[in-house]
Amino acid sequence: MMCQLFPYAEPVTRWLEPEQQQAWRAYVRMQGELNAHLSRQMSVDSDISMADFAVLVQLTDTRDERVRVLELARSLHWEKSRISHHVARMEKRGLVRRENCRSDGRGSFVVLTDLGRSAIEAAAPSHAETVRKLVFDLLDDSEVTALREISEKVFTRLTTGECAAVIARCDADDPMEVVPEESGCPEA
Amino acid sequence: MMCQLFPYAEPVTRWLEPEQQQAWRAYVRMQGELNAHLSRQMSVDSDISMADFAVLVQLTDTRDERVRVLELARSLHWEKSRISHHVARMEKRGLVRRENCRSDGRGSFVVLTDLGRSAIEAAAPSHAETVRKLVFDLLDDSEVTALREISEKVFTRLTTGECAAVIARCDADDPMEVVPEESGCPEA
DNA sequence: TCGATTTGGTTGAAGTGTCACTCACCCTGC
DNA sequence: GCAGGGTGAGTGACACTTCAACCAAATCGA
Repeated sequence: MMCQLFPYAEPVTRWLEPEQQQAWRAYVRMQGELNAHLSRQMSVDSDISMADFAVLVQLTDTRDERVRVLELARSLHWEKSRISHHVARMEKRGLVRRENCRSDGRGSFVVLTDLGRSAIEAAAPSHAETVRKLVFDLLDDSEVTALREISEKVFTRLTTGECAAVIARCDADDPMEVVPEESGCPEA
Repeated sequence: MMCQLFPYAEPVTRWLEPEQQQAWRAYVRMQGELNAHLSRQMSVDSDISMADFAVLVQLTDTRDERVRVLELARSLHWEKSRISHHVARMEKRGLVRRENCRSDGRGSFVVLTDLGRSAIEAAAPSHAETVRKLVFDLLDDSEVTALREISEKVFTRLTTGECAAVIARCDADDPMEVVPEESGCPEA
């Protein structure tokens, strides 16, 4: 049975063209393995997870190395409770610390610690190297372009129109109101 | 600030070519949103998760509608403990049941129940529809081909050579033997 | 100005995935 | 036949994600 490796066997793909089937199954498989491999590699090379890394990148990316919690949520496209939990765990490990916001009594900042900085400095190069080795070393220029274009198309589709309504949960906790077609990072 | 939505801001991408940076960030963003959307949609349209769906597809894909646990793990590229936990949960919900294997006292089968069958029959069409709408309706033939080729290249890289060593954990529980003197996917 | 609503953020519980470990059974060489 | 190792599977602890509920500070509206 041909080393059939993944979820999408028949029922689904029946309603896709054969070429689409193949492409979809290849994509799903690849994407799963790639995610798994990157996470694994990250926690082998350094002592942080991909999620930690994402948070740390946002922090180092700001002069001042401090970001408001909700801004973090928005730029990472995470739910605020996820940020909250995750920051709590990272704080426990000393990678970041919280500070409360003087100008807004509700708010608080997430601040990079020295440990956090050295963690990401240790992790970043090998992560980039991994990405190069697993992806870009294999692709020629036209493929890189195609990857970007495909990704952008799909992403735009996801964050536009009705799809955006659901995503908008991230910004507004009241999905009912959102339905029309704004909110949720309307491109341009 | 240009709706900057995702993890890979600067530090990482510094060591990739600018075009590669853009492509990578676009891909990561897209892939995250797409996964999230597909899961969400699946659990809205039907009462199962993507993981449930994957398992059910494997089952319906077999005449007899029963599969050995380890075969399931291998075809889904999941760890066997993940399968074990997940099947336990699905069993609790009545989607599948376990049966032990007569010919091998250690083994056991996962068997599709009627409830499981109707669950996947309900879920599959709208899932396919979603995939079409979010992906393939946006892509022309050459893009579909490119998607497949890129995915296959990367997947092959991931499952070949040293990278495969890590993945092999899935098949062999003894990682020690697999590590000549590097580990961590040393190029070439 | 005061109540209602919104906003920024936390918390707890439940579902999921991973790791390390265990257990039972199979198979081989002696 | 039986000791040793391999293999199929389950388990418990812990990390992570989501959902719903909550709280307190801020803001809006009459």
